[in-house]
Amino acid sequence: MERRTRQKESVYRALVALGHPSATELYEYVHAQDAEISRSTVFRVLSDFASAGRARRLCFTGSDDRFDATLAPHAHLHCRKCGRIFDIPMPDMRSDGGRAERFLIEQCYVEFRGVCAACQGADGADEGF
Amino acid sequence: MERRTRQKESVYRALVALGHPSATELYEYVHAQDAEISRSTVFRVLSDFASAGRARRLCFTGSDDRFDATLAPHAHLHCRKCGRIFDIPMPDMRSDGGRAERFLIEQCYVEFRGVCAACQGADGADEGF
DNA sequence: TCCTTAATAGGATTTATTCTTAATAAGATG
DNA sequence: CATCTTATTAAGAATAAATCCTATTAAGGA
Repeated sequence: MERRTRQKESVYRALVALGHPSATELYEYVHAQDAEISRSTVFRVLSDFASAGRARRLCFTGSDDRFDATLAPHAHLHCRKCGRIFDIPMPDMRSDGGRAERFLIEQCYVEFRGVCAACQGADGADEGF
Repeated sequence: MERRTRQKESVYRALVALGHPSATELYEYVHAQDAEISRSTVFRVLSDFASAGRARRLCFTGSDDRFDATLAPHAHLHCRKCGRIFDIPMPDMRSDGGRAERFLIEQCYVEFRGVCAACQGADGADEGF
């Protein structure tokens, strides 16, 4: 059975508060409030959230992995100067491609995740993501 | 002045031949043919290619950074079981979303890269990407 | 309250990537 | 062609994100 712990709740609250933190950023934020929490716990809990579908693990070029508690479909604007990440809800993205944020788009990176033709037929266990 | 070296040419040829290799995969491939090439050279040359716009650095969840010599706009299908990566040219992507590859899409990850509103006005040097 | 075991703390470990430095070689110049 | 400058490389040390290990703690059912 999954247990509800102080650490998990701190991590989840921090994730919502911070937006798209890396594990290390989130650790420092949480650790400032609760010096007892350990680094490995933060990494493990974030991975567990991602596996359980309670958060998404993001992978941006040139930065550590980041985590996002927003599950609704949306895209990201990633500034190559300051590194900040902005959300665009899908409807807005479709209509104006981020122009509302006055973001200068230089590259568009699209990744579909799923299961390829060969693996759909495979018998192996579905190890999740 | 940029010099044309045996190492750079080996790395570029391997990049085209392998598709979307990680730096380590590419190193092993190149090293099998030329035992003199060093790991740090492969990492540096790939980064230089990415900076110069001769290749793109890809960042997939759950794998090392990968490199792609295909500069034409295209998206990627990333299988979470076998980890393989398939290209979809943009026109095909628009019309059938990868259905031609019989790929089961579970998630769509979109990242726009560029410069945010605040950084567009900044005086700081443009450090590239 | 007791008991089972999921979860954690803390630190060691792993591993992709970057950094450092002496040596090498591309290619410009005389 | 020989020489010289310096971009580039080889080799391995250094860095840091992320994982792994294990004794200990505590959630929550009985």
